[in-house]
Amino acid sequence: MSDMGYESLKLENQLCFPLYACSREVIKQYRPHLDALDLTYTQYITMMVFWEEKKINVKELGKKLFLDSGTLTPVLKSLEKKGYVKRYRSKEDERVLMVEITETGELLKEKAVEVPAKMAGCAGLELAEAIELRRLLDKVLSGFAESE
Amino acid sequence: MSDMGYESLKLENQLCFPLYACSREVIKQYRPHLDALDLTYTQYITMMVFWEEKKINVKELGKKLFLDSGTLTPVLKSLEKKGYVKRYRSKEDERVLMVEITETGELLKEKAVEVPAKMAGCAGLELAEAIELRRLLDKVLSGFAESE
DNA sequence: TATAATTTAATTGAACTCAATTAAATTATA
DNA sequence: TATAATTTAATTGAGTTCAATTAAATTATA
Repeated sequence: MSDMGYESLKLENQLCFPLYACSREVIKQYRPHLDALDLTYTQYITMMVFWEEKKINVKELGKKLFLDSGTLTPVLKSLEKKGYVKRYRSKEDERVLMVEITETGELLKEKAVEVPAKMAGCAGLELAEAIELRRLLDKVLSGFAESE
Repeated sequence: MSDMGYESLKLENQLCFPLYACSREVIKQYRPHLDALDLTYTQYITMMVFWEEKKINVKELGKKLFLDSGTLTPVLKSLEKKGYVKRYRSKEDERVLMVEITETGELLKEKAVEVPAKMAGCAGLELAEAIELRRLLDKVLSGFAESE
């Protein structure tokens, strides 16, 4: 009983730690599949946005990915260098940087579509569990989205 | 229907992405509390191990935190510089680096114990949901632990 | 016992993450 | 309209994160 005051400091009692560890371990599983596309995980989720949206500015992209320009600027420059996106300032508002997928970027989608299939089941959860995990994560994230 | 083949590439259908975003957002919530202790999140979870174990080598520490020496070496050097741990080679096996908490490191525990209390509820989940989330994350992590 | 294989940390290099600052453009206000 | 405040990305610097390599120590094998 004398040590009860520190129970809350035990790794096994944390919620954030398994979240953090889990996130990194799952991303590691992506690597061999993404290497084939010459994409890092961050570049991959960025391309996912472009495969859905075609065109978006840095601020909106940041909201979707929970990333700021400090992270996105080098990622977008790298994707531009690979020829997957174009970057240009908005005519209406020069502060805004528009980013648009290229034809090459669209073509990459054909190869990328195999990645989710290859990753399926890597989490080792039943479908119902995966859905519940997704729901819980969305609930946590929506709480943060509110306080912005 | 023509676009169904790409459903799996939509951000909203991913499991890894919310895991990754959630992990970073929760860690961000820690920052103001950890700033008061002059610890980063990585340094904090590392200290958590020492508050439980007192002494551990780099390899065992890495297993607990899912981190390798490339990450841990600079973290441990930084914690040593702050005076929270001591590093020394094992007498039995010179390859093994032992790391041990100092008296100063033990004292930090008194301040750190307030952190979990301050973070409680930040996830915005019911207790039962938090427990279920924890269970699901552990299940995913245990799947990875097997394949090592 | 010599040599080979393995183990352990450290190092290196590329990329990410984020807080804080900067600079340019735009909008609001005096 | 001038000036102030705000917005948007880029930059900077510190700290991870990780794959790959290196070096030293230990263990296994010829």
